[in-house]
Amino acid sequence: MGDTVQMPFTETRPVPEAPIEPVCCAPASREAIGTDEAERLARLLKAVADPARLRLVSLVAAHADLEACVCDLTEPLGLSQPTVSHHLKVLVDAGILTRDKRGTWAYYRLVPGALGSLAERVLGL
Amino acid sequence: MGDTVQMPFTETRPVPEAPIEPVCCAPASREAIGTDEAERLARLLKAVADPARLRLVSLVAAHADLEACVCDLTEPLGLSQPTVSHHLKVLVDAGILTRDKRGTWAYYRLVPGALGSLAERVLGL
DNA sequence: CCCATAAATTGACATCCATCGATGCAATGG
DNA sequence: CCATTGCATCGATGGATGTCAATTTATGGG
Repeated sequence: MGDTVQMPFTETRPVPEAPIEPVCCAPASREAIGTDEAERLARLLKAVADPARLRLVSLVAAHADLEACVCDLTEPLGLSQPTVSHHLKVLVDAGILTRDKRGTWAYYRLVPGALGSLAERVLGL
Repeated sequence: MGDTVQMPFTETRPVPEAPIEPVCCAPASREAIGTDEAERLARLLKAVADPARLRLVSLVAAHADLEACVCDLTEPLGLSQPTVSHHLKVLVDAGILTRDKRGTWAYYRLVPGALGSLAERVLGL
């Protein structure tokens, strides 16, 4: 601990705007997003970062009255009914779809602003 | 095989616009996205659907000259250097970041239109 | 030359996740 | 009251994924 050794090396890297900085890290000019915000956003993105779920969202949005039941979605997706129900649950839990059970059927519907700009621009809905 | 049994049940569901439909599935009014398009989009979304990678993108965008090396990102992320390098590789492979090695350091930079509306609107960059 | 530093790669590990078959449960019609 | 249909849940399973320690590779300085 009582070493009198000077800093062994510590190369200086050419910092573009602030040439006084002794070490690597130049300071950020703006604020980056926090960990909690990142986790919240990641949860939403994970919900749609799947081919089956993207197609589900698109299929529901493309359907006649903007709603669809599981039996409407199983065949065009080419997946088993339990798998489709699983994906729908993920989307509902993420706040992207709503579930409305009427009689024997369960109708799924898009939550209007849930996907933000994603739906209108990226997905072209 | 030679059964003469009639259709056993086949309940009719109230279809909102087309009351003639005999079975469940009402036709889609618009086209849904295809499987290949869904997979392509899902790959891009998977790349950012992670808290660490979201913060990496945000940190790079918030940095002084809009570029940053690994040593700039390891500490604020609180992850090991190999893990940060791994996430950066995922982002580069997805076409979201570019890697430019100058000397000992590797500088990462945002690809302008890669995230589409995601960057400007959802991430607030 | 050898060493120090930056970063990528490797290997291992734990966890998550997409998928399916089987089962359970609710509602509806006969 | 039973059979059928739509849908959710359970259990299992194979594959992807996030993380780290250890190692390797590249670069530059003494």
